Amino acid sequence: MRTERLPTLEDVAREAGVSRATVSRVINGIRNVDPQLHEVVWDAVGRTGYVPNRLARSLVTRRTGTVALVVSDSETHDDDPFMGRFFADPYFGRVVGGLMSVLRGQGVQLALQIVGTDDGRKRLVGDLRNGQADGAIVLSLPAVDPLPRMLTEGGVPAVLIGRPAEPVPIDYVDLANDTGAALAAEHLLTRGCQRIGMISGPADVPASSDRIAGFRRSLARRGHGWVPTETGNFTRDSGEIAMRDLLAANPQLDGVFVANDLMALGALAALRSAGRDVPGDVAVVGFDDSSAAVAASPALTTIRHPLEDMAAEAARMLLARIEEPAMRVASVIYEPALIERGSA
Amino acid sequence: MRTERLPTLEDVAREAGVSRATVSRVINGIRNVDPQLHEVVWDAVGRTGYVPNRLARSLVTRRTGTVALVVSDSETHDDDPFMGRFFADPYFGRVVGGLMSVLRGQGVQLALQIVGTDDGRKRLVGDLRNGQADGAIVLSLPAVDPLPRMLTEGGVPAVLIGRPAEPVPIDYVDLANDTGAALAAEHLLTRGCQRIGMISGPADVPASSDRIAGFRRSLARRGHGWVPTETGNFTRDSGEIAMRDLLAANPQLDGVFVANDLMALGALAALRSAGRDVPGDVAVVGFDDSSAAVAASPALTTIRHPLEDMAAEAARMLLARIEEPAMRVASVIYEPALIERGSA
DNA sequence: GGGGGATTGGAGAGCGCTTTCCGAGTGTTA
DNA sequence: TAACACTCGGAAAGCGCTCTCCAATCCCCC
Repeated sequence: MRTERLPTLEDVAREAGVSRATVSRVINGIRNVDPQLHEVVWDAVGRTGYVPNRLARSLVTRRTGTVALVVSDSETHDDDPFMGRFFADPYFGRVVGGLMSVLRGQGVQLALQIVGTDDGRKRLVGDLRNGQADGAIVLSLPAVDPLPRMLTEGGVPAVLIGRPAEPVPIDYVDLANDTGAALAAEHLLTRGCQRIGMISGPADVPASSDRIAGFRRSLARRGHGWVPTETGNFTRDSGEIAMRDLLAANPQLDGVFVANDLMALGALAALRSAGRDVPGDVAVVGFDDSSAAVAASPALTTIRHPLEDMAAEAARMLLARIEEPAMRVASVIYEPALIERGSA
Repeated sequence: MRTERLPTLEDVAREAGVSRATVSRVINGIRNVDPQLHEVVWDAVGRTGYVPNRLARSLVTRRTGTVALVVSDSETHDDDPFMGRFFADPYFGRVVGGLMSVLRGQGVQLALQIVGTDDGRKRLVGDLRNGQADGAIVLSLPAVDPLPRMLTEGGVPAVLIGRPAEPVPIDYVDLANDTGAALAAEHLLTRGCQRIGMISGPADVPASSDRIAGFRRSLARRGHGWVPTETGNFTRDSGEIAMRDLLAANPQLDGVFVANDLMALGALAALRSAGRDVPGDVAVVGFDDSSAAVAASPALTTIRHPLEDMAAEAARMLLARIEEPAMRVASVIYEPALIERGSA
């Protein structure tokens, strides 16, 4: 039962016949302790089954051994189904996996925090400043999010995954989204596509606008100054609708770049029901190389996003920043790669 | 910068001209405080920008407002790629989403803990007993895992997702895996399948053995006493291999139940390259109704697993148990449903 | 043999908060 | 007016730990 008192440092000290301070030193591996006492103390620890109380320790050391994974959302409704979608998406899991691969080895824990309101953000920053966690990895979803700035101003060590929408002196890792989109453009061109369209994500989120810009720029360089575009919201269904619209407006379309795999899945469905063969009639290139890409049929040609590596790097950067808060603000940009499968 | 001291209760008290105790009472909404003082105190809180320090509070209240999500794994290698797979799988995300849907409303945080070794488990239980978190939601992966028992013996409030492999007096939520598998059997039979096979998961994990048992039992009742079976490990590739083997040994196969969608994806690929039409030649039923099921082609007929609801219920159960540790041990079993799509 | 330096263990002051215990003030009744 | 019950705010004792001082011990060198 929870009720029985757990042994404390005091108990161990009594058992070992030394002072609390000595036990603390032994446990934390500080020298200046007679090897003989050392052994006596460890014996006592074993006998009492002592486990240090992290809370109490953190209170004085100002270190928790925890980093927060903050998902910053712009809450529409409180029971917004979006969050459910977000977690079910492999994106979230891949980030967690990447973070854990680094954190775990360092004995650092991950605490999940979701904030949807400005009030929530304020409380979060307050808690972090109070040493709730040593730092934060931030997944910022809204197009414009005050959180990154709040964090830096609060002096909270933090690393963003994905560049901030507005310039803020904060560490981040990101993907060269524009290069990735350019890769898609090159590929469609190389395949001989003449009428190329695009299904983009919301124009105000950085990852999305970078993909739009990269794709257009690359195409413009090869003489395609005009790219018919429909906008989706990164869900499967929005991709299906966008594809239908795009096709209606541009019946001769023979190639399309879809800004993520989930929407590409929808696009595939729309093309199928429009009787177009993929890649025969229309070539499709996705983005992310998510598990959906392999499951699709035809399997999606897509742009690989080394999300696990990026998250791992973010974790390393955060750990470094925690260690050395004055470090220069840094960013690491990853290069995407084209993965050729069946759809283009 | 992190260095500047944050306002403490003491500072607020000084600012308001009252004692620490009074401020504490006001903040925690305890009556017995003059409404006038009440206001004075909140003013002072606002002026100083005070945020209570959770750590310090937890130390004395023995409540953290945090629950741990424990993933208990049987570590093969330390840099086991399995964990990466696990997180990328929608399973993990769906659980997190379900938990958060309940926890978030209660202002409870989720701390992710991964343990792979017995030593890690011991440390974890010690930390939990010390009040690192108020309770734990446990995802137990290994076939036989000492953790559930350790948790109950340590008096740590905990709820398992998926029944324990060996009987332990611990709360859990689970899916009626056997019923789900029976549903799959019925469906294949109803379709008129005569030669039915199965691709199962590892026989020693409960979810898997329940599916095997449910499927066999249901089929046996309808005269199919023998079900050719291949075993996979829940990954796509293992499903592909298993399907190939199953087909080689049973060329006349016309129906197969695959114990999860991921393996079913592999099975589909194997069938395709063997030149079998799905569902024309061979009908395929998956399990989980994961996002992969929709992406597959043909889309998978599968067994729906209300994982989000289960996780949400687990969260509620845990919260209840934390509130009332002496409560009777409970379990909640969810009923699966057949989702008919293209593959069967 | 005595003084200086190095080494080691212990006492105790907090970290920021909650909460019990008391005393002081207020109102009510005889 | 005195006695009593009640309400409300403050002093202070911890929660379990770390770490700075400081005292005690030991060794070496002159």
